[in-house]
Amino acid sequence: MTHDTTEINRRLRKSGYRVTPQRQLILDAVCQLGEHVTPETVYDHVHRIAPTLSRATVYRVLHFLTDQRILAMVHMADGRLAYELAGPEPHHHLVCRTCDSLLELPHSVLQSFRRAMDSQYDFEVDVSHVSFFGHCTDCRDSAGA
Amino acid sequence: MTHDTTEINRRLRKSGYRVTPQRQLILDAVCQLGEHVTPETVYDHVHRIAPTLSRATVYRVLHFLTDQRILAMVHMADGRLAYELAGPEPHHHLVCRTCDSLLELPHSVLQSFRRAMDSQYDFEVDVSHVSFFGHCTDCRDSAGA
DNA sequence: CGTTCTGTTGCGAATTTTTGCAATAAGCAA
DNA sequence: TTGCTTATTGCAAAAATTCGCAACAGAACG
Repeated sequence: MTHDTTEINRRLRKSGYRVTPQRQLILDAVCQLGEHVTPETVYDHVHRIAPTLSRATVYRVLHFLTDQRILAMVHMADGRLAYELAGPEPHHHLVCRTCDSLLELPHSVLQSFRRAMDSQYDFEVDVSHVSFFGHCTDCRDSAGA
Repeated sequence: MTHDTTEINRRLRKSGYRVTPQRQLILDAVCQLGEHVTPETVYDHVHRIAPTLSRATVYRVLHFLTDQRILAMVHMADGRLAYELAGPEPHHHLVCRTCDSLLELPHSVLQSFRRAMDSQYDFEVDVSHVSFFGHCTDCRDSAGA
């Protein structure tokens, strides 16, 4: 239910990369841990299973899997990074700068924008995940004028 | 030419914050240093002028000025943060994940999107700066199918 | 002026993230 | 299976970022 490791592995190998137990462990962890997983959370999780797996590897693999479009980077309000599985049905976030809440946006809302960027700037916007910052219903009032 | 410190200072004081030499120094530095200024660059710059000004203060002031909408956070391709003056005429970036290049977008391209978020989700998207990640003309070819 | 109140800073320590390099182990072909 | 090639890991050190707390310094008021 989590994800199809087989397919991903094949894809990686085909590109000349290697499928290591560390990578599998880390990918599994991200999938299990949910939507906005921090490197530290991943480390805690996998380190329990594989005590020799280092922090450096967690960071490196997270970057790597993001480059491979298997994971998506999520910018949190405080500027820190989190990750999540870049599923076939991408979604996006509205991040409130005041209360740090996250609102999810359906994929469709960005489609027209994406097409526009493609045709006008010849830039392929990666919509596997985009975060917008701003203020939510509750906080825009208290922000004052 | 850089910016109107007077107006900003008045605004800060009005909100009950203080205008300290450190804050002025750091704000000036960001303005002078240009578009995508990293904390370290700011530190190098101000530390030359005020040797006791600490790194922690640089980070804190950068966060603070961002909260006050005086600066804007810029997400770089590698996930690191940079800052720039949140001018009256915002702009946005298309960041290439492959070559790290930056393409600037005029403010107008996001206006309709912003209105849509406002009416549909009652979320006020902060358009002082938004970064989109993806692949530029040159890199989308090499990325292959 | 002196006092008080509270926002800010500096310092050092803690945390988080990156990097260099030697050792390891996938993947592949024989 | 064996061995070769080189991508990947672990470790330890460096670099980047945050945090806690005591000292400092504006602002307001008497």
